[in-house]
Amino acid sequence: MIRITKQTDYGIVLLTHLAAHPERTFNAPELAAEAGLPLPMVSKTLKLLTREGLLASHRGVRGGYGLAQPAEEITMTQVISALEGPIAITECIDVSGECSHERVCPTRNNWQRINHALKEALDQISLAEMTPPSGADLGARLVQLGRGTAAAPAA
Amino acid sequence: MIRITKQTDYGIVLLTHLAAHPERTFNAPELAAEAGLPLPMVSKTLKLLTREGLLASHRGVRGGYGLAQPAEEITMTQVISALEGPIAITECIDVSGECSHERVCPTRNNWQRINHALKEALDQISLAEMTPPSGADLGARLVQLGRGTAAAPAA
DNA sequence: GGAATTCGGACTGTTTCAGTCCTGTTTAGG
DNA sequence: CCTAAACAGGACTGAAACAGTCCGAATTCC
Repeated sequence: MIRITKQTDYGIVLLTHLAAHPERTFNAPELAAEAGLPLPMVSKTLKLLTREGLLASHRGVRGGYGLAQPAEEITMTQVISALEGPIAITECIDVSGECSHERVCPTRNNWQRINHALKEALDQISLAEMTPPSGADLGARLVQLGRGTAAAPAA
Repeated sequence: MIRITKQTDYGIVLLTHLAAHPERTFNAPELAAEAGLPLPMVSKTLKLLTREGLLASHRGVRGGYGLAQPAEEITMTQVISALEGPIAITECIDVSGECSHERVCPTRNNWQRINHALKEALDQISLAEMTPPSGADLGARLVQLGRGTAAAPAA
């Protein structure tokens, strides 16, 4: 399993929540409560997303967070690379021209192919597409994802 | 960075090495020496690949390892899933029908899209394509990959 | 029967990740 | 101007996963 970190997962949940209510902003405690996530983690994640330019923050008494752009214009590539770093499965890729074996290394070119395909796929999905119609509660979904539990009470 | 484990990387190096010399077999110490990797890790990785059916092992005095199929018929999907588990970036995918929010969860469908694209890409690359023309020394490449070092002695 | 080799699993140190907490800075409002 | 609410940045800790090691048993060739 090639897995993303939990913080990335949190980030996606938070972003979709914000995308579902574009008319208003949320502060960290509100988001934590509504998504059912630990506040410190939410706070941390929001800060990161802000630094990466995906969220606009407003300080002070009535401060909070909102999307920096319309959800339709935010791609999953942006989201994942903000939270996880550059989209690449291997490391021998991003630094171009470093690998002196390049000529005899078809491996490298093929990794690029793989990474490219992944990036393509992520590019074509916007945050808006990941967002439920509103109304629907996202917090519950998170439980499903919890580290391979799959312990759905199969009542 | 969505990264694969080091063992997976080792595995790919070992497999390409075997693919480059289809006429013979190698035992663990030989492979470790020629790839410049720690023997216990090589041994561990070879065992795993054998259990997963990618390698054929032969015990006893003149034992060793060889590819279980021609390199052209081994896809990167097989390799990665043998070493890393099922090809999927998220967990809410592989267990089908578990997620009760499926109807209101476009997120799920889009993750499937992403995972599928990745699998597609891996399916279309065979081990043979990843393998240098032979002769070329693969061991050196590994050093390049070492945990983001990129410390190529640019002399 | 002995030596070489794979097989299976237990074990340990290190790194990364998840989560917490604290201190400072900014802003609204009285 | 002063206070309270909120974000910003970073240090810190415990837990989990990973990388790597080692040993005893089973198998096979000579």
